[in-house]
Amino acid sequence: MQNANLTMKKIAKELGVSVSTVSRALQNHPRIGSLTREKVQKLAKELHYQPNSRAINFKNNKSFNVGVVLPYLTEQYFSIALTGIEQTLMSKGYSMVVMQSMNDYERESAAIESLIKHGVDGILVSMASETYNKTHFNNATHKVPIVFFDRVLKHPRYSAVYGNITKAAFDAMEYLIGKGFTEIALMNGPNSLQSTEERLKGYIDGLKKYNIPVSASYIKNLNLTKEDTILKINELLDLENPPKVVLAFHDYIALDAMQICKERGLQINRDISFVTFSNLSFCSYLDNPPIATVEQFPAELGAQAAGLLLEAMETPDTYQPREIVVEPKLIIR
Amino acid sequence: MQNANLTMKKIAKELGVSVSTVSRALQNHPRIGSLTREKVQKLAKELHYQPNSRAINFKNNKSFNVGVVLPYLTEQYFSIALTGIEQTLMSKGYSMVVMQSMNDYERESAAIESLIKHGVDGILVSMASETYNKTHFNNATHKVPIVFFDRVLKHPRYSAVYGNITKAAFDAMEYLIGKGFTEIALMNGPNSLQSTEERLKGYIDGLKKYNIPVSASYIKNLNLTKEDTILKINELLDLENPPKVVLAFHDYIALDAMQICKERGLQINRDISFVTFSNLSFCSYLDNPPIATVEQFPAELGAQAAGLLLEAMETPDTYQPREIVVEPKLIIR
DNA sequence: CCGCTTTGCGCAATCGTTTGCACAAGCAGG
DNA sequence: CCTGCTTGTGCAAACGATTGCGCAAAGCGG
Repeated sequence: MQNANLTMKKIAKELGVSVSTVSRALQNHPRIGSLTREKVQKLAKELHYQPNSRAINFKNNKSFNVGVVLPYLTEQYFSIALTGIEQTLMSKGYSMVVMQSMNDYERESAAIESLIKHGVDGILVSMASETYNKTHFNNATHKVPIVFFDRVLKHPRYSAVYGNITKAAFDAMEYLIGKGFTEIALMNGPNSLQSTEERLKGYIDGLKKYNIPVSASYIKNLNLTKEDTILKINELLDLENPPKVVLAFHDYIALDAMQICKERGLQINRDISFVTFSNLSFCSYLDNPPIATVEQFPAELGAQAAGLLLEAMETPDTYQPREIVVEPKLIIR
Repeated sequence: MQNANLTMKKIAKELGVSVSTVSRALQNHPRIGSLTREKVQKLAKELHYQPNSRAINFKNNKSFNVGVVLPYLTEQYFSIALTGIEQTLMSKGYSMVVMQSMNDYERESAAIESLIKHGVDGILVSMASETYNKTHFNNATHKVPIVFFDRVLKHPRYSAVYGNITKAAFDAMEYLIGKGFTEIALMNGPNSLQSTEERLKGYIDGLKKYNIPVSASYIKNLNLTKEDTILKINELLDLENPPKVVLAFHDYIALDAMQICKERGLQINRDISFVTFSNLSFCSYLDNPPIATVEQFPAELGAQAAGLLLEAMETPDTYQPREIVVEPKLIIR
């Protein structure tokens, strides 16, 4: 701890000049004589002077920290998004403070409050699936700008970056129907997520286009717990006319569902197939992976959201909340 | 932004009292009259007063932020560790600022410098595999305490939390040899990681105990890139006497290696089997998973490291750097 | 009624840095 | 020689909250 509390004051005293002279000398202020400037910079370097960031944060009322609240770090989808966020923020000198909501409203709300207490300059949020109440966002947005990504809240007050899920679902349906499938089930997300509705729309649009009747028993909303996934896939398999393909909310759902199918003696990609949203890397290691998957480019979503937030933080007067839509891509295996 | 810059000064002016009275009233200081106290607290609540955290950080020279530097967020192993860290830190009111080193020395070094500039109170590090130079740690530790976890630097100056890899490797060997295997290869990590040496020791100890000769051609050090993994597994399979089991540095290595084995017509768990370190959740979805895996409890490692760091930050005068060893557990599938 | 303690509150310094302004010295032009 | 400009430096306020100290009023015992 050789220089734990080295301040300008000490440098000033050492050199017999004032603190303001030291400050200006270090900033190469033109009004400081070159002799003094050199002297100050030399000593500062020798003593490894580093400005006290907390004092500067205080003075500028800015911390160069951004909060990120997302459901689970352990879901690769979100850690990829974080990587995109980190990269964009880093290039502008910002860091990210990360918190997990675990899909829980209380935790999400507490996280946002805590971030504001910690003095972040802005917040990126991918909403918890159990968030039906939005007051915590409204309270927070009085203090710092908020930008949503992936699991967004669509509202003119907020910026949001998300994938075109309706189109992605529709594309997937066209592909499946084109391959001759008609018994297609949808294992969708919870109603609290915007994307659930959009996915349903794409699914129905696809069926309608090819005059395939929509069967309510093929459409399941899940709450993203493993238990519920097991319950719903069993319901589907118990139908008189079980589906031949399942369009799944994401890979994790599909994996658990596939497990049940196997336990019930079905062979994946012969008796039943899956199409998923999210394209996780480890699916490529499966012997029988989903036949297709929607790549949603989470890193891109994160990066774009971080870009909007940067704009909102750096030019708050001119910033207008807006939405960015990233086009997903159907990947066929 | 109704109350973006509401300070004690405004409350004081509004009520015709001094700022110090407001400050004390909000802290329930006994010397403030109950009438004044009520008045101040009521108004503060009405106006949604929140203390300016940057001012408090500055005054206390403390930010309640902790930096975490790790190789990849997208490796589930590390995101689980982060979850353990988050939980421990959260309970004491700290948040974590996360940065990825991508196993690169330059990035790691820059991350640590950036964290210090951002004013974190302490740093948790899981070292990059390409870090051979330690000067960035030495520089940083003059400013804030550093605690290593999982990929640690063993040195009396630093605290470290890590798994007993030697024993874990030895246990795995005993299990394999007990099952009748003798042709056991080791796909180890890079030399820069402490655990590589320890894993090798456990491997050799196991062979020696059962008088199985150590074959240098069965021992490979990897640099953790996919290309290198492919190269090394091919070298192993090309041997006159290819191994029947591979002890792999972690699941990601094993997955890539298994892929190559399959491409070469081998059937996993019949012609060749794998034992891995790290026990990632998705391996349970594989049709032919590794026959055993070493659970290293990354959340526990992270939590313990965070605990040490908390101690180092909160009682710096009495804190002595030390090491904590977490016992891994062999899980047999 | 005096001297003491208690109660209630404000003043001012402090943390480290930045910055508008003032001031003095030097110098050039008229 | 005076005016006005440039150059180099320091003073002091500011950011928001905390806190030691001081002061005045009130209360109380003798």
